[in-house]
Amino acid sequence: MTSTERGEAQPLRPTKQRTAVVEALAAFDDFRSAQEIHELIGRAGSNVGLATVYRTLQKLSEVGEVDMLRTEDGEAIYRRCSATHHHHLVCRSCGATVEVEGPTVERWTRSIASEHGYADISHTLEIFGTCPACR
Amino acid sequence: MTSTERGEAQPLRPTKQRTAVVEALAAFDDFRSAQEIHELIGRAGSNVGLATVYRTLQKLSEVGEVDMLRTEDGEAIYRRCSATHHHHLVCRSCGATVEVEGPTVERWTRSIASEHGYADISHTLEIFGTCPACR
DNA sequence: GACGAGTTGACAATGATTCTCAACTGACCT
DNA sequence: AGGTCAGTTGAGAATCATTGTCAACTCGTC
Ligand SMILES: [Zn+2]
Ligand SMILES: [Zn+2]
Ligand SMILES: [Zn+2]
Ligand SMILES: [Zn+2]
Repeated sequence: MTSTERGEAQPLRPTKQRTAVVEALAAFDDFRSAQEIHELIGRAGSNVGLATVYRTLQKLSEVGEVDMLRTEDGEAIYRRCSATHHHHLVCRSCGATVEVEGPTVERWTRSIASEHGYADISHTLEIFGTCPACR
Repeated sequence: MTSTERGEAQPLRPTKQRTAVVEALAAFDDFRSAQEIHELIGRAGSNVGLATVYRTLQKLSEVGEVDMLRTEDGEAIYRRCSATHHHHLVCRSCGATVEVEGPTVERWTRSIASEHGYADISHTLEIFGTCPACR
């Protein structure tokens, strides 16, 4: 019997391609698509398969290392983020992103939910606008 | 020069297929995909092209007649909704949806945004949970 | 009843994401 | 150093929602 009995998240094996993805993620500050990230990695010298980039990004977001959200037209975009629960204020034109948090909304969603008898709550909240630099 | 100079929303011409879509929308209370709706229309006797269903749904959501949101895997789903600004409390297992609203979040997002100098604000907020019936 | 912009539908095309599967790797043991 | 094996990778095929194409059709208007 191995030591990894429990179905919990196993530690991802560190490979050069995973490292490449993580490094790529460290290089920008806004949300990018898997394809753009794949592109960046290529430009940076490494060569990682597109499928691998998708797989890695997916795993990283499961683990909470990155946040994933969807563009207006449904494309998934990713960003390396802090581990604590938070939301995003995203510039519609340049993509500049600010992590925001506050007990207000958390409290509000929780009370609204229980008020209607819903349990096991989760929520998504993103704010879009035009940043100062893009006025 | 015509009377429809401004790029604003022209009134949609009432056709039998648009009617069919609207009727289909009236028949359920949760969010459904364009394909499911197309399916429903077919089952109900009418016969409307899938592309038309997509186009109609898109227009209706532009006009605010229906709300559109995205499933976890990026698929667009639609629901006939009230015209006023609101958010959704959706049951993760049966899809039962409640429209919710409140000045709290509206105010919060607005203040957070201006606090960071962002203008021209919009936001998305959805709450997921398990409804009383699905406990 | 004719006219023209708006609308439709069958089908092709696009494009992001996932699947397949044989070859490769990292961690561990002898 | 060599062996073992589950985890990982990559090239390309496969999926699948959504959009584009374009000739035929339709509604409201004159
Ligand atoms: Zn984040
Ligand atoms: Zn900006
Ligand atoms: Zn709604
Ligand atoms: Zn339910």
